[in-house]
Amino acid sequence: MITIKEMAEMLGISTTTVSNVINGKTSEVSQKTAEKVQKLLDEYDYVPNMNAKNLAQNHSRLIGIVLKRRKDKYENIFTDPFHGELLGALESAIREQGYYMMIYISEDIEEIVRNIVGWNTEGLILIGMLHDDYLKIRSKYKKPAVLIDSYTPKNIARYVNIGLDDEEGGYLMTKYLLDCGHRKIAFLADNMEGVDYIRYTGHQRALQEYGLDIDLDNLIVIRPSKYERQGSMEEIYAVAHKFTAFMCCSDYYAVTLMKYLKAKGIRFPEDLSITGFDDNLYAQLACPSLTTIHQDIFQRGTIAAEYLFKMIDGWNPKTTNLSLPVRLVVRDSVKLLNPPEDDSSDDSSAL
Amino acid sequence: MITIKEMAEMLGISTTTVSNVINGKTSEVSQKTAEKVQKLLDEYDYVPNMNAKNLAQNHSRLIGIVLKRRKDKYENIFTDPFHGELLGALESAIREQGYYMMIYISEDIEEIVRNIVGWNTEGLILIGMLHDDYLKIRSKYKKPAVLIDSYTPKNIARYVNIGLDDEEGGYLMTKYLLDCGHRKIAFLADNMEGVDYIRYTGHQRALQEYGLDIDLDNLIVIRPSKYERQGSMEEIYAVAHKFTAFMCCSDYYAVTLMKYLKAKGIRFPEDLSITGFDDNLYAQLACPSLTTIHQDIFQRGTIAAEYLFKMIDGWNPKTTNLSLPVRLVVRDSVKLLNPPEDDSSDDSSAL
DNA sequence: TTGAAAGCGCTAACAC
DNA sequence: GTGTTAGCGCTTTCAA
Repeated sequence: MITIKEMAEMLGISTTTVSNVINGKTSEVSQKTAEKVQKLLDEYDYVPNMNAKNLAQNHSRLIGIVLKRRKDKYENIFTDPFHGELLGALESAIREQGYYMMIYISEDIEEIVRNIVGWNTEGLILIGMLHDDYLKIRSKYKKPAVLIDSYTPKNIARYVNIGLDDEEGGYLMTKYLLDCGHRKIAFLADNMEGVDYIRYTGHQRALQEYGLDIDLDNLIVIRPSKYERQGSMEEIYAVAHKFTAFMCCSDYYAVTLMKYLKAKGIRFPEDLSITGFDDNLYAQLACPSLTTIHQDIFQRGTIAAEYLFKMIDGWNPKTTNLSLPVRLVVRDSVKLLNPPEDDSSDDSSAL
Repeated sequence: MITIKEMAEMLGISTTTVSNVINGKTSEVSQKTAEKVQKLLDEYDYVPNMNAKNLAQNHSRLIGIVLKRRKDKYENIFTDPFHGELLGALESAIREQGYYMMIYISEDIEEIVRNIVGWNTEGLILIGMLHDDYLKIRSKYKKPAVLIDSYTPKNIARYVNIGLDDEEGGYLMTKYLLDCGHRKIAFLADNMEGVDYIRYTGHQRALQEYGLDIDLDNLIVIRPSKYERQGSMEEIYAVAHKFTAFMCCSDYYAVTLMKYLKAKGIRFPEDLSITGFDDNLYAQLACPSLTTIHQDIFQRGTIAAEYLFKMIDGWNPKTTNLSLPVRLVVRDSVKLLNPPEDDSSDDSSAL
């Protein structure tokens, strides 16, 4: 690794001059010296030392992606295609801007914060963050940050959230199930704080529109760690006979659950209808293919990055809570119990 | 962000002392000063500046994951569950060691090399790398590196590859198809340089064992970019009637292809048998569920990280080419054409 | 157009 | 035990 200083010495010129031609400040340096320097640069494959550069300029060109590992959740968070797709979108957007991506995952939010500020991270994308964690990060980290899939119910901090119309998603799906004649619908969530809760409010709205009561027994909260998932599944199996439809908060859960219950002898959709949320490849591949709510994840990542870079450029947005559109995708996992009451406006079609 | 210098001034002591207590060198500093310093540390939430630290110590605590984006391949590489799972395994192994993970993706290997050396990356995990690219990296980067899924046919450079017994995988699957009575088997790969080629040699071995000729028309190379995939699929559809079985080099391709061909009216496995490779969640969810070759991806990531950290610790391995075991997983995507010739030893069972 | 010099925040050799 | 000092590789004022 050759350094600026070494090259300056070889050429008998100053480091300033070398630095100037490296950084393309052509007006500061004569044609002739520029060429001499450029020649050395090429010859020795000079690569600037990022640490030195960052230290001198007090920046880092680092964008942090923070994912809080919930110990009750994924053992491997990248396994979920939602995160995979999102990451891909973010990665390319970040690299396009000449920035670098660093991923921070931990159960311990303090550790995450330490790493973020230690690396002098210039911007943050916070995924699936709960309100308290957001505040913790915000109290130590003042640079731009964009949320994805985070609900911050209290109106304390300024924030930008690239969200989804989750309420509408919950509503659309519930309405569809009701239209299909289902009345005993279980709602399966994996927490009641984040997006799942909002989807649940949409669920409630549809029920109310139908003049139906909200029965809390119909709300099933999955405990999704590998070990506990098994336990959850057994519990769910035990009550499955009480319902005609399972409405799940993600394709992943729907598909996993379906696999488990199939092995127990339950047939889909003959014995039980099931729906997902996200519309990823799983939904298309499952048997039966899954009726679900579609969202465009790649777009979300792209938009989040766009906002972040505008903020890094100095733009100061007011609190914004984007609700990207969702749509119902009807496939084969819901059984028609009664003809729909009305000729409902579901013109959605299988992808 | 408070600095060591500032704290030293506040306490009227030297930066060395502060640095010593930060780094737990308790023997170098008196109980009393240590406490004073610790108090300030806590009070101001001191976090060391990584760039400064790295510069001073000439290290980085960075492990680079390099993925060469092939412009003819994935538009979003993380979408493939293989990469997702691998990344998850690597991430946790890396963080456990107190290192940080940086992902380098590009079509341009020169750019990747620049970033790697610019960040002073201390170790590399190279995924699915071709031989030439490996040499290019190696010519500029001398620190530890571990390959995953890379075949370096020429015996030039020392290397460590955490591979799979791909030959055996190709063999097992082909033998199984032959045992099931298939004679017109298409082999679908997406390149003929890396692991797919080795799998193909296993395929050939099985054919030879059966005294069958190798017909190059049976080798179909998929061009997998989004746009071209469609084209490839049409071509494949056009020749599908010539075969009784499609042997694919990944579950992903198998499942995608199956979806396309189903839409064209082909029934699986009645009209056409199909097999995968990897045994990820797709294989289990597909309809029919996929007969495939199982590999343990998480284990691979863990082992790769283990090797890398041992090398960083100074261990100097000789060239090693691990072949992690594979096994056949029989599910429902292969039709039995004739009774097997012998009572073959497939005691593999659906997962 | 060029260069000297200070500084980014931290570490480490060495002297006290 | 503690402090002085130089230095990691680069940028950046400011003066020449």
